Amino acid sequence: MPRSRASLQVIAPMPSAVRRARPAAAGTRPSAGATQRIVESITHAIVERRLMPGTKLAEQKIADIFKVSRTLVRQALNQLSRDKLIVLEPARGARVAEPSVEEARQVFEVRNMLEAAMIRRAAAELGPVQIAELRRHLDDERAAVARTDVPGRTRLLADFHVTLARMLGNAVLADLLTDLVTRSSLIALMYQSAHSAEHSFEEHVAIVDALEQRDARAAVKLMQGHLRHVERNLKLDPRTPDLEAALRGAA
Amino acid sequence: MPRSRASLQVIAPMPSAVRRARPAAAGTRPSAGATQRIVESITHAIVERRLMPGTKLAEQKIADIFKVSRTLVRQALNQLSRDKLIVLEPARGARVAEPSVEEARQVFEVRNMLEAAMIRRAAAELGPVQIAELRRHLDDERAAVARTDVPGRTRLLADFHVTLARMLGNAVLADLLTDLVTRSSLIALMYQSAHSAEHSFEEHVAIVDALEQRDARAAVKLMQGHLRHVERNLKLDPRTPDLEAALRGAA
DNA sequence: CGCCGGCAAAGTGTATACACTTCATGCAAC
DNA sequence: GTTGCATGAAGTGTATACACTTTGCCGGCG
Repeated sequence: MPRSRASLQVIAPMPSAVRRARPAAAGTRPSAGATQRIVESITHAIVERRLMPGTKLAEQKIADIFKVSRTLVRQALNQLSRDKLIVLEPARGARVAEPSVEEARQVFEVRNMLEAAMIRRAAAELGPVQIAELRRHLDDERAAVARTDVPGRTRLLADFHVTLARMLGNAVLADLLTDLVTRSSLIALMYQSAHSAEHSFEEHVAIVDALEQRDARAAVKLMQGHLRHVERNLKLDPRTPDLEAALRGAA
Repeated sequence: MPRSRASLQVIAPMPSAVRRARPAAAGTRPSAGATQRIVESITHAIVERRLMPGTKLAEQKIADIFKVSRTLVRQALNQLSRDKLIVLEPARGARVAEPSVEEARQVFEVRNMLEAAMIRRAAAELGPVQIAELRRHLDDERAAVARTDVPGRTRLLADFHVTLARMLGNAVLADLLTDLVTRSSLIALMYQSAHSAEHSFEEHVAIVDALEQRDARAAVKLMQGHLRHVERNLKLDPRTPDLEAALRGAA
């Protein structure tokens, strides 16, 4: 059982290894999840745009905030680094990642590969019970979009994809997709996605409709279209494409 | 640039974040890669069967062996844990992972999803230069198989898949696949794969042939067949299917 | 004879100390 | 006025210390 995520976490699906749960021994335990708490807090902060890309993350400052030692902060930063949410440079510390255009392209390409195959299986295997659960999820999405709950809708729109993965009973797939979706959130935020939440929501509805009719072909098409739309709406043209390129022009 | 792996590493493709390289400042530097060295050593030891599944990994012992403090060992163990090569239990320490049958199934299912899509792209995009490189790789495989170099052929047979991924210029895909392939190695070793190296090698050759002819359909079929064969040849039936199941029968 | 409780050894979890690198400020020389 | 170097503050990298958990063992008690 590769880490069964507690559930759809607080805000972002949040990536990476959640430590075992266990009945809970009170002793040293309360802080056993301390590292995880820090990881989650920073993840949320990044996805909710309270920490902008490039922001320096000094270990001691974070340690003071969470009232723990740098040891735990370092562990948390290492995890975040592996999730690609932050970048660690030796002896220079950690900064919130600034995914490149190329990286964005690659992430979406992989998502396309994985999710196309996933949705094909889903069309074949999901029954009325799962469809109903997806409908409930869509209700939540609709509500969040309606009340313009930005952090909430961001999380729900992302969770849609992870929920699908989990329904197939493949935890490995679900974990992989969780990471990719989280990275996508950072990318979307960095490149100021012009893709409206409404549009994404409607595409999700269409996908579930196709699943309900067990129309695999349509579902795949819709999912690929959805991902393409999201990627296409990233504003990755006019911005600092690259420092080098920018300076080359000026020189 | 999400971590450009130095190259096809010493033995196993080895998963996870390789720290930045940098010109190298001699000072505190030599040990900066110390954590990584430990990760690689243990990874190799696991894939080469020197560390069997279930083996306890005590921090102090490892620290003594590598002549470093437990601090660095803990960092390494955390990385390995994220790669699923070891399992960490709170306050109980680390053991070499014993992937379940179900986990094996899931890993291969995901590989099937990813690699089918990957090989399709490869058939469309790879040119003569890349085909030639693949041929060279196949030569290495053939040689390793011929001289029954078990660790070497294990690595090369696994690297074939990662090499393909890397050729598509998608580092995200390559990294993902590296992790999956490494996990597959542990699984294969744990379930005493009956799949002969010769067979795998021949299937690799057939795949490259199909790629050379740009026959996407055939390449996909061959790759899926290959993965299915590898999985099918795992001896996952007669062994402890599950402790619960075993005890339920006895009670 | 077997079960329970406590004690000691081993080992993990976290904090802290210290070495060394990086970066910025300011002074001196040109 | 600008370049270059020295100095010091800030921050990371690793080691070590100590608290607490787990576990195996032994003796007492039922």
